[in-house]
Amino acid sequence: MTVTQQARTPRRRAPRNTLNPDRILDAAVVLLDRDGAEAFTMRALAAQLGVGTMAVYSHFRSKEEISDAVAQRLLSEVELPAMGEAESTADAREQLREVCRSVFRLFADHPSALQLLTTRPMRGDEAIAVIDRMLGLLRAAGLDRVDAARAHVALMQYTVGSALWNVRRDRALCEDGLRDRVRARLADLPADRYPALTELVPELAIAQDAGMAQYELGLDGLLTGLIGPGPRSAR
Amino acid sequence: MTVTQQARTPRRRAPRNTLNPDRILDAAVVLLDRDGAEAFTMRALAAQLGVGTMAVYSHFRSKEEISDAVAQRLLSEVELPAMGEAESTADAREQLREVCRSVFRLFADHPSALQLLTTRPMRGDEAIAVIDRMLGLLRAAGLDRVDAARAHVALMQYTVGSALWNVRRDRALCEDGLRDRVRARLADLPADRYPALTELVPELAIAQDAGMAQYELGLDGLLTGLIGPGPRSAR
DNA sequence: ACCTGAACACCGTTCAAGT
DNA sequence: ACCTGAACACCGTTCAAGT
Repeated sequence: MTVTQQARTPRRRAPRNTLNPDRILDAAVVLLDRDGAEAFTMRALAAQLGVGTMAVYSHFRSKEEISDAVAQRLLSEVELPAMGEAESTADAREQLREVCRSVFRLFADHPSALQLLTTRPMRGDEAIAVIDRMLGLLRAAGLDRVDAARAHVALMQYTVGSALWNVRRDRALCEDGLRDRVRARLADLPADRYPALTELVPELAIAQDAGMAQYELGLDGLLTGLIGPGPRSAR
Repeated sequence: MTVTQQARTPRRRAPRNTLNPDRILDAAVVLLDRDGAEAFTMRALAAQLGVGTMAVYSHFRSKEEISDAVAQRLLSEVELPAMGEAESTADAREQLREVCRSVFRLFADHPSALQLLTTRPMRGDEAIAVIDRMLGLLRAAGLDRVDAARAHVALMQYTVGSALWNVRRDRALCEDGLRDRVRARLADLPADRYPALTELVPELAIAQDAGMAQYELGLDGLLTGLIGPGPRSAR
């Protein structure tokens, strides 16, 4: 777990105003996407920016405040589909799919964002726009107020869960030979004790690796259950 | 974030064999459930056990190894419903609901377990039994091999996401006055920009707080979408 | 105002030493 | 074999000091 010390070329004093909140957040996102959440350190962030560790504290009060700001910025990048009013349930359903896919994609593109967004509650105005859009579409799909609110929460829960599952799996695959060890263990399972599992090992592996395709399968299922079958429900 | 130092009453040397893996895991679960994942520290664990910090290392190679063992133990506590063969799709659906609810309940009872289980992949034999049971039920419900595997992944993703959502909300509620601040912000939203959201603020609050009931709503939706409507689909 | 290094209270873990 | 304290390389953050 311990990392070898960087060669500490003695840095000259940074000129004034090299730093500002935006530059800091840019660097934070780079660091998170490239090296992961556990490498997101005040010291690493400052090094990335070419300043002393404490310089960052002139612009943010704490690491937590930076994390919140990063989450906020990433949420603002969720693309809401350009739209006219949804004119039918089918329209609404399709646009709903699009918004959910955007949120899922955000997590796929910025895996470390997930940790920020799941650890801390979604504050911030950016999340608001996404939520409003989803609720409007659920209403347009014909749900009453109570059902729309419930459906929205269910969709977000499923989306977060799917994203988390994928991120976890991607990270696990980086570990040395874990994939092979898991495969070996699954191949060794006693078929009489675990008949269903042993029969479905290859299908499970495929489903685990299917990423967005797997997400959409569950999403379609959930939408069907919540707002009724879509126009092409014969799959 | 810094914690005031404990009064360090000088501890007398612990007799040999006071420690064993089981006692260590018991203490770890207590610590996690009571004080949360961020308070789960090798030093705190040792203190809880009344031994020096390094004593634990005679039984586990690292903190990571302890975390894995805790996750394993908690998964072994998931109650699988006693069952005969599922004799109809309706039977299978009902038993499936029961298994999913057990997994969800595990997370509700041991919120910090979620972090362990979502950070590291589910290794260990205990998870295997749960997975096998779910797959068997999905097959009994009439799904083919590919669809059963996909449905299982979707159900687990939704379950993990819902549990995470609830844990996050519970933790957020502990923060000082956060609830009121969020409520105030939602009340202040411009109704012309966010028409759907402003209209549904109370319904959303209810759905967020509904816990297991909200989980079941999405679960029913998902099951309906994945394996078809249940016997009492007229809700 | 903004950037700096030293210092403090934490953390997981290595190591040599006690029993 | 099992438990111990000192020590090391980290971490976030406080503080007084530079410019």
